Amino acid sequence: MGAAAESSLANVPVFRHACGLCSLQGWCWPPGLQNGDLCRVHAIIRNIGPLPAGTHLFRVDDPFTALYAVRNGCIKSYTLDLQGHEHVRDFHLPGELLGFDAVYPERHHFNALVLKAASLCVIPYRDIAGLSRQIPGLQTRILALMSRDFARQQKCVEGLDATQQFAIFVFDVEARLQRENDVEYEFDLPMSHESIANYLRFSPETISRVISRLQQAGVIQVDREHVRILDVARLGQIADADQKNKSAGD
Amino acid sequence: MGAAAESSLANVPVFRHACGLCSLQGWCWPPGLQNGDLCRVHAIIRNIGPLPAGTHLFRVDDPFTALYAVRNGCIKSYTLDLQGHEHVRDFHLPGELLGFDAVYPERHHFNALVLKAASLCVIPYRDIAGLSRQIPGLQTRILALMSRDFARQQKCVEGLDATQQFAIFVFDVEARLQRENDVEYEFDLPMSHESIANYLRFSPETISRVISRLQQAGVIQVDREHVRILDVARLGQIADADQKNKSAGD
DNA sequence: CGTTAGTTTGACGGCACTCAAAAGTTGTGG
DNA sequence: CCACAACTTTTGAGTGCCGTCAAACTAACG
Repeated sequence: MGAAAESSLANVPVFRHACGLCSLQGWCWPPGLQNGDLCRVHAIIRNIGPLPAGTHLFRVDDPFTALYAVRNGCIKSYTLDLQGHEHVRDFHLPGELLGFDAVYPERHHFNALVLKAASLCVIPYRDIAGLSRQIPGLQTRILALMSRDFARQQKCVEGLDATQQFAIFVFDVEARLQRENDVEYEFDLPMSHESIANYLRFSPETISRVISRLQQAGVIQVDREHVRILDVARLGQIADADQKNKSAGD
Repeated sequence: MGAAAESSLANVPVFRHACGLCSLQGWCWPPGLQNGDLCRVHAIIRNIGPLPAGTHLFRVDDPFTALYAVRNGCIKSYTLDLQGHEHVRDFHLPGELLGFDAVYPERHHFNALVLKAASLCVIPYRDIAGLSRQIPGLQTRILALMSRDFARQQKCVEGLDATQQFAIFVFDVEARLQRENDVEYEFDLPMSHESIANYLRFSPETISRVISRLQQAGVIQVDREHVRILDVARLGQIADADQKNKSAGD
């Protein structure tokens, strides 16, 4: 993942608009691959975008054809229940993959909507699956990515109160956006309060109240979508609340 | 246990204590495989048990070595949070697999405890991964199983009230236990109320209240672990209630 | 027969939801 | 540039579900 690795790859024409020059190179597909193999991987990857906000990448029950890697922007994956309520499954930020859920039974289980104009790499599934039978290590890598995606969804935050969940959410997004933000603890939330509410399973009003309270307490500062964490330590305490209550406090 | 398909396989010695005689044959590993390939799969599978209730199959951070298929009994996968509260991730019933979460980074993310004496097939991961590079279709099958396991965890029931979630849970377990129960809508819950509570993220008291209410209403009948669904239609209404459907009309 | 663990039932309180309305923001057209 | 509409966010009041605490009860085990 050093400059040396990238410059050596830059010589290969096919990389120009693919992973070789992509900021995600080494993240999506690790440097463990041989140069020739990397070429073969890149050869099947298509580049699309920027897609404007409001575009649907795919919808529920669409046939599964590819995995997507977000280069920039933000994608929201969600479903609608029978009452029409939106359930946000995840937000996909630059450097992240989506689509693994649909490997079986080859249909998408959720909708993918562009929240913020996004460019993506499209990785045709049949092609990459075929390649993985030929390139040692690629199969393991795919399984690993899938398993990691799996594990992300497992994160247990249910049962915690709204303030705590929001604090965890803010830290999570902040960390995931660090790749494209120079100032630490300061970033733009690419999604609306309503989407956050649907993600954390609270009402928009509750999210609003939480933000108000944290702002009054001087923990964070919010101006429209722009967020600044003023008191990192305090927000950290709130996010980790359950741990300290038992062991340290009493 | 006796069936035509099984007797034909019984001629092959290697199947004696492996998938060939297993009631799950064709479920874990589909019949799409050639006989020779099936032999190779069976050759790497070990059979253990019965393990008594209270045995840990593995614990958090144990190195990942194998997938497990439940032949009979019941396994509970769970984690303990920092306050020592148990979070049940899933119950694994006969015919189901566990272990996929640990593919990356090759450590188990949860504990697996035997709730009801269980026999299992142990599928060493390195071996099956190696085989999948040689046997066409096996890799796809593994990905499909993993993705399906993935999708199971995605089931959105959060936000629904305790009664509705419990109704859904009862139907789910009933359907999954049908393989080993002759009487429809009548089965033994292999887990305690406390475990159910930790799975559905409610308190044991709430589960108890829900059961009492459903019993008084004549919807189900519970005697210790034995459950009988008396009014399937009514319980179905409760499970599918699109929220506002209270006891209306009848 | 006594102990222990799991279950049931009641009382009380808190957090988040709903309903409702006001305030702020964005986009469009005059 | 302003005015208006449509939308999002904020704030308030009231309600309900579930968690906690506590005690009575039941089954299992020695």
